[in-house]
Amino acid sequence: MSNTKPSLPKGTRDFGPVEMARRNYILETIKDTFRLFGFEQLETPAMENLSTLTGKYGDEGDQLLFKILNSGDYLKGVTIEEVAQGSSAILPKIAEKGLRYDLTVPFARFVVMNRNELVFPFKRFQIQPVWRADRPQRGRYREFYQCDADVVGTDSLVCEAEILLMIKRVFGAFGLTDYTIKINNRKILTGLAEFIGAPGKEQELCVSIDKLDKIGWEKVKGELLDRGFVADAIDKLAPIVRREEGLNADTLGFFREILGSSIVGSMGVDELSQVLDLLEAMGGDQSHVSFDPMLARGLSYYTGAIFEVKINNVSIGSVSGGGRYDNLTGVFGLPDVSGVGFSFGVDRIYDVLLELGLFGDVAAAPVDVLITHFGQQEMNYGLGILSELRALGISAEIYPDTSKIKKQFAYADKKNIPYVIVIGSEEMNSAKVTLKNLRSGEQHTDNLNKVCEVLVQKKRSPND
RNA sequence: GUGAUUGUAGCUCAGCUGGUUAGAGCGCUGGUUUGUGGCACCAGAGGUCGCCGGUUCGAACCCGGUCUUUCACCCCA
Repeated sequence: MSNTKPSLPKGTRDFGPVEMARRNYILETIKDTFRLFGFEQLETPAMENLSTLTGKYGDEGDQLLFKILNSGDYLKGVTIEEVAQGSSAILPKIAEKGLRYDLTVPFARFVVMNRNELVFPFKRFQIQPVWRADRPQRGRYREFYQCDADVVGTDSLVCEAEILLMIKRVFGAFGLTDYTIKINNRKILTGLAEFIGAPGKEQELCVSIDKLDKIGWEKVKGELLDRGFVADAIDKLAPIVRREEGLNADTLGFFREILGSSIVGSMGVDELSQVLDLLEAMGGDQSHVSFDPMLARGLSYYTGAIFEVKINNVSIGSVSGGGRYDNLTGVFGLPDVSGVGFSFGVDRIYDVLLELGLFGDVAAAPVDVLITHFGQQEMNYGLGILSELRALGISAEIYPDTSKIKKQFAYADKKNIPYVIVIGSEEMNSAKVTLKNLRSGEQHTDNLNKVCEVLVQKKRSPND
């Protein structure tokens, strides 16, 4: 028998019972909100055909795809000459499948394959792991969960407003109060490029501006120069960048003015102000929502609204983000499907809630009550009680071995079980059971019905 | 992919310029208590010092490789 030390592949992790309870709490809260807003859940396979995945994420993305070796004799049909040409020559022959890299491409594939069955606008959410052969760092893994929601097949700005409402509902449910939903519109950035006299260069502008938070204005300036922006353009940009954050309405007014001559830019300002109006019409207010004209986000395919959520005073980057895009499914031959989507960063939300101590009692007690006993006969007696408790909806377990009562109590204590029932000969003879509250140390001996009542009552209002 | 960094008991970490049998706290097991957990006290178990190779009379310590961890860049969730 070999005795190798067990280990995990690089960049992967286990989720133990406590972590799972907390993750489920996060995911249930999010799912609950998605469903409330009419989104339906979708799952797609962990693996896709490599042809579906390659070419969708750029050259670097292709490098980061996990490829799956073909089953069977995967070298069959590979010649010595091909091997000599290097790995890229034989790759398509030995690997036809790969692990999904994100949820968007599989979703696009799904929409195209089911275009005739789906009812548009289609609102779907999807929560599944994705894999990237990246070099892991803290908060960056090779296997991690994405949690996406998208609406495809409509241009309505109601979708944008609903996304804001969902974000507010979810973060409110977590007890987060100090966070900011930054919102901008890609068209405003396009208009901005026109305004500074560099039309059509918004792509480069965005990539640099996106780093403003991280590296500061001076370095961004240098990068813009490197990217071929002239000094005059940068001078025009400077006052806009340095503009103090103000009320959304004021910032909008400012941009409406300077982008007045740009058709696209004005469109962006209009869209954004409509989204904010819709938000209020739908019963939300603009608290936590902040128009940030410098928000760019790296992804190049956004065409309308873009958002990003940051928890303030926590050393963790954005916890949610998204935006509107055109032509989600174009690469699969179905043009003109536009949509808007966003995603919650589950791992980061986990870290934030942990850091702020907002998990509370989540995962505190796996069961309500443990039945302890002094021997085989008492244990058998306890089995009947066990099923009665469960029938009442009280989660219960019985200590499955006959061992010292002390050990059984220690087990309950370690698992944070709030109550134990003790069954000994005294209880059996008098047809009663003893219930002990391990938190307070109180204990009473009573008939089973009475004890059940106490437990049911406790379950209904845990804080009494 | 580039440049750094980490690895010693289940966990967090000590371990002097290379020198006998590698330590602590927490945790674990047992006891003080054969009808009661947490607290206290007592005792005990547990380590091929990440792995492979090299230098040396001698390596946890020095050198090379490898894996792993963390960090910056790139990119991203």
